[in-house]
Amino acid sequence: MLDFLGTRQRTHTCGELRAADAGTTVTLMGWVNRRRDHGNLIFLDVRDRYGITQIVLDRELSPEAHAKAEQARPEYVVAATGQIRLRGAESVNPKMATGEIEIAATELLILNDSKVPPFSPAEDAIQNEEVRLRYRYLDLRRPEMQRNIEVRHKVTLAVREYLASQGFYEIETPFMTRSTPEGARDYLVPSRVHPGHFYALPQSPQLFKQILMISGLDKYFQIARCFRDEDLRADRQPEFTQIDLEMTFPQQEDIFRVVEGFLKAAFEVTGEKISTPFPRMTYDEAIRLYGIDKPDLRLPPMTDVRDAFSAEELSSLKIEAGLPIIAIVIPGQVEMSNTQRKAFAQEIDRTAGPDLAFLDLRRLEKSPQYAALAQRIDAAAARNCGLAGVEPENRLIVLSPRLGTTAPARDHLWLYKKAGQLRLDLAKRFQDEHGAFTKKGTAGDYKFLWVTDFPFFEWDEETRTWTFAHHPFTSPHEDDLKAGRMESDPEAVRALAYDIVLNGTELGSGSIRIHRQDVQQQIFRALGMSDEEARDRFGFFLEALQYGTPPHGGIALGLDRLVMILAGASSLREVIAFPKTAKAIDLMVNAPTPVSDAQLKELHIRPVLRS
RNA sequence: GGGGACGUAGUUCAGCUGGUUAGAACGCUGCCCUGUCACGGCAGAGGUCGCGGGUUCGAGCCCCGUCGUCCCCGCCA
Repeated sequence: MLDFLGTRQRTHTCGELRAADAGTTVTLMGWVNRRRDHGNLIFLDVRDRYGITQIVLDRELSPEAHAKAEQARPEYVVAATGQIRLRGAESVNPKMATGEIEIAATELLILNDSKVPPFSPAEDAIQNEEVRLRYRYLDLRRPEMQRNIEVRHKVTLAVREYLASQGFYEIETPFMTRSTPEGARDYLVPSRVHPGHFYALPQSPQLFKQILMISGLDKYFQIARCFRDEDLRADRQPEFTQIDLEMTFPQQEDIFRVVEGFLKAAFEVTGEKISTPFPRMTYDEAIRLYGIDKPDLRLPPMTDVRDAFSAEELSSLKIEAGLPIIAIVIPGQVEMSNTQRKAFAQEIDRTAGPDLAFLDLRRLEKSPQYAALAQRIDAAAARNCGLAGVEPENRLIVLSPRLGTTAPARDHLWLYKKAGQLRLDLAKRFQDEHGAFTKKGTAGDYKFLWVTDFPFFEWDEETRTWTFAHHPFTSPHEDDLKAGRMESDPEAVRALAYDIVLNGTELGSGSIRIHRQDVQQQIFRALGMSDEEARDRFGFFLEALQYGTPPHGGIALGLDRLVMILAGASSLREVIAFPKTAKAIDLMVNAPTPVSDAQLKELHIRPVLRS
């Protein structure tokens, strides 16, 4: 038999009462976290968003309330009224924030009952994500998830407040729009009124925010939902949220300052410290030192130790001369056993192919012929890493190009990227040993980095053409334009594009945009796009460019990824209230679904199902 | 599109070389218990071994297919 609430009101939350409140009569409401039945004495832990408070039901104090508690079960919703009582010295629970007190209930109402839940919100997360997602409301009751949602809320709020204080307007842009050229697949929305026509959900508000700059709104931001119909990963959802901003007349550094400002605010509000400004690094440096365009600075860079080798050593070790020999430093006690070293050498063969070899430094050290070389490698690596000296506990992994190596590996970029991948694999495998990924509660936990000067063009092997590396509204370096490199040397053209990287995760990406119609046309032509084609795809935007477009630029940061890192989570699903599975399915509402023929007919759609 | 891991009670898992009636813990139900806080004690219920097919005297276990969840590559800022 359920009770009616009547006019009762919650006086306090389940997380706020302390010893100083003893003696007050209060009413708490919440979910039964656990029940401990001692017969004539029953303890109920009642939970809400704010915490857990112990309610005591004593048959002597109130037989009615005690009888109610006998019926109560986990996840029942109850209202308890009674006096706050100090617990005896032996029964204080130091593990609970409210552990010094308890409520001696004189009234207990069961406001609602609950089926036996498939898993208990009182316990840690269960393994089975399918069940967690299907019963998301139960999963979200878990304190850990409530904390993640809280972090997300606080970060969003801090970003809003900071950007507003800097003069940014929050402006909404349409969800139902036309395809913008971000390069991903669109989610489409059929039009009922226009048979055969479709809206597209925005992959980002890119062109709208540029038009807002053309509109003279000067500084724009939005916590914007974006949609991309691509395959998912732990850090990729089909709909995700970006902190999107754009400003008029900026230098690159102006944008960096704004981002550093709101990130500092966002981290502060969640109790974390970071130091600004963030270091900057060009794309070329990042590739050379880390073999990737999103370096994780928590571990030392790779170093080229080829100078440590003599010509004789190169030839006797069957190493191709004139190519980088890359040393990867893994700090800490990460000595590999013989078995591990062999397995690792095999792994390199498998992942990098026959062009890269694993140079076993331990074996070199022991061989009379190469002991001196091993020491020189150590020294060179230490020097290049800026380490004080050769630290015996730092293990070096040395990768060398094999003699007679094939064409792709002669490209330094290829070598750097392979080595960078191995560096990350090793970092992950030995994370317990080096401990660099463990949070220490200092500003060093969060290694931010600006990566600048991305190449403007990217070679597309498939189509054998140059394609844009960012998006086609990114401005090239003015110097490269002046020097006429667009035509003469496309590979050397740098984009005024930049990424912000946090602990090896790409957090965001932005650029200074093209504001001149003639430059924009030049870019389209360089990409092999006819004027007609350009007008067809971006006509409205090209037209807008002709009406006094100011220089402008901006950036977009992945809010979900940011919160994921702040929450220490390993998947976006932990920081999104209602996420989708790897197959883009919502297991709670069961979406997507087929729709009725009538609905399809109205939308002028006939599905073509593959058999 | 490709590769990998997993799928046994509500949950987490065990299940030998293919062999009788598929087990444990937690949870759940009933009874007992006035100081617990992962309460405790006694008793009990609970299984389409993801699904379909095959091999076999016999399949949770082997084979083929399929579905689902997760991770990675491709793809995607």
